Amino acid sequence: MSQPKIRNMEDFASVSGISRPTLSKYFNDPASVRSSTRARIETALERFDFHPNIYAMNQNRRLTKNIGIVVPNLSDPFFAEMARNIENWVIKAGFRPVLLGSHGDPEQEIENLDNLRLIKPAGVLMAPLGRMSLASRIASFCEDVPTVLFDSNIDDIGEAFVGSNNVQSVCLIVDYLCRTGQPPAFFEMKTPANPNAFKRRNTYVRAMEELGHEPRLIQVDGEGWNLEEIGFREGTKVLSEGKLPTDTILCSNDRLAIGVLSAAYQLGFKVGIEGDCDLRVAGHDDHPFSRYTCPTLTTVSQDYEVIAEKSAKTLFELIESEKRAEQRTVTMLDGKLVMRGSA
Amino acid sequence: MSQPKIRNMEDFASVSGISRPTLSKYFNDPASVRSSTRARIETALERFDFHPNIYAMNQNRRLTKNIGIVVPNLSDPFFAEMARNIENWVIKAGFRPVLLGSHGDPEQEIENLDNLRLIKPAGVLMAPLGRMSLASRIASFCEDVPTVLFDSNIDDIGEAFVGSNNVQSVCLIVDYLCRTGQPPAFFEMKTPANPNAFKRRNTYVRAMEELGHEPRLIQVDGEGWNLEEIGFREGTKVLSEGKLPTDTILCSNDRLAIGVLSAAYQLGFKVGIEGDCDLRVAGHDDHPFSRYTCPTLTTVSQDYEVIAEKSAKTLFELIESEKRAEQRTVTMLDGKLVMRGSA
DNA sequence: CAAATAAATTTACGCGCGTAAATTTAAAAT
DNA sequence: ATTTTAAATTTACGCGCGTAAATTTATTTG
Repeated sequence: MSQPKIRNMEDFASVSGISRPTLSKYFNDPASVRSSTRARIETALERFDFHPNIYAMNQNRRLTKNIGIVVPNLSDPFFAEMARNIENWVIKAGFRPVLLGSHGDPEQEIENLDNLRLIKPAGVLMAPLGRMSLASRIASFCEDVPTVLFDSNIDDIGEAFVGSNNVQSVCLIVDYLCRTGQPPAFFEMKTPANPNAFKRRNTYVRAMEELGHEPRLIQVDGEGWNLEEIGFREGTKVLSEGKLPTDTILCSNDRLAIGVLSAAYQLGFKVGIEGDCDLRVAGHDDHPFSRYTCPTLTTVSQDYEVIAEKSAKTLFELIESEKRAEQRTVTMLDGKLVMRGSA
Repeated sequence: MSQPKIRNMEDFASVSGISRPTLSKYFNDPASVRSSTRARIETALERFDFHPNIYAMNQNRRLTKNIGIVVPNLSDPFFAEMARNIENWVIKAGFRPVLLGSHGDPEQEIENLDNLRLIKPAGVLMAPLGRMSLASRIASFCEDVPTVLFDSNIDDIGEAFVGSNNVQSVCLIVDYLCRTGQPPAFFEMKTPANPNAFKRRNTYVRAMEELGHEPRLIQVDGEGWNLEEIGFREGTKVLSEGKLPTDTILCSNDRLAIGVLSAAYQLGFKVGIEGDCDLRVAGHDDHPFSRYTCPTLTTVSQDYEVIAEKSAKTLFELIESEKRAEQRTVTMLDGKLVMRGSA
């Protein structure tokens, strides 16, 4: 009997002796009420443990403290990790993260944005699918909601972009591989689903030409996001055919490389940099698992902690300024060479 | 001018010439209106592309078509995959999946349930954190919302449980390992964060005793969910100390095994089943990455496709029956031995 | 202490939709 | 064509909260 059921803010208003509008102000921003009132509210809060209904809040406030996070694919550990990092920054800044994955599907990506609209987010952090994205629809979303893109850029969309500098990072690893052994062939999917792929390919070609080597593209079949499987299956083909023009393979991303490494292992290739090795394999991204492959995977890091932090903070500044960016900023973070065992 | 902005169902009612209550019925269940009316609505829908605000729907309907999916950790590929599978079943059944990860945090787990309450889900599919879970609070949630647990069981909580039969699966692999080589030591965390760990340990001990072998537990330090790192670090210690009482290690789960395999590789152990190998490593779960380790990881499959399907369908039946299960059903799916290269 | 200022309360309406009851209209059955 | 039945419309209120305007109360200032 001491604890009547508190069903809504009205109920809480009666038991706490504070008027509902004041409570509403408090929940929106505790600092906006007099400290004596705040104390009374917080005392009552301890006794009754009331939480306002966030969806009812969302419905009525012009602007909420929600921040949408949209990634292409939550089953990809890279994006899962990225999302986790961003969520932490969002929480730390006093906002409320709402995480949505697009399952690699452009329609789902738009649906995610449509759903986000309904909760009137203060802003959105989005890693778009890339080329597959329905750019014009994303653009129209960005007109209404401050949006920062990360990981994969789409020209002129969003207030800002934060990602890694693929040109720099691919040059870095191509250069490293050329310096320390045979120039690499580039292993990628013919029709890649993941973003950044074209940029990496083009950069590879240019880098090789500048270094005076002939670029060699290994473009394999395969659809979708099961990249390890594709890397393994097609890697097995390529390696067992034995007509590789070089002993060094640079993969478009770590997930493909993980598959290729597995294929190489099973075919008895000794992968690594020591004298008795017959194959080098490198990746790109510093995927969470790349430090546990056998051998450990040499790669270029996308510093996702920094990308997460930078993109989140860019968005926060935008939100606090309460106006749109007068100019779209593009931040390209340099990748760092992660020298491990495989190349 | 041909397209007035449709802001809500009221607007759509005017342009479509259908009354709002009828529209409301239609959106709840298209089959509940006369087919001629349905046709008129759908024609208008094509012209105006209106979607009702799901959050406003949620707020007012006693019961929605939302189904909550709660997993301990979205960054774990195992749960990410599991969630993806379940989401597909949920969509196929005409419901709307709402996916939430608990970041390994019991408080977050409860918060997720609290948030789910607000959208009045028709049901919830939940993989609890396990021992860390605040069981009584989960129980009280389950009293209000039909909930099916999966992956990790908590006694008497939820309408049903679907998971793998750890007793069967651990016996299976212990038996296999004993038959084909030296009896295994069991590699696990002293204070494991992930569910099922204790059950697996106990089963290992019992299985070994029944086979007449002495159980040997390797209980390593480490906190949290970075299991590969822990497996690698502690595996390195264990292997380099060289006082392993057997040449066979059974890991409590694949993620630890992936770390151990990496450690073994770097220390120059030859892992596998052939004559010249000096170590066998086995895991448990058939983690998405376990087929790409070097060597590929011998493990016991948790058939997550089946767990996903079975738990989803159990929930759907429960929802359609419109009553609570008179008896809690526990479905334990047998694991299958996945013989690969490592043991 | 009164006057000036700041904060809280009261009152009232809105958000986008669900839903119930009474009524009208349309379809099906006789 | 008339009756029966089913479905749509009208009307009205509710969900949990935001928010604005007018008013009252509390605090600060002089």
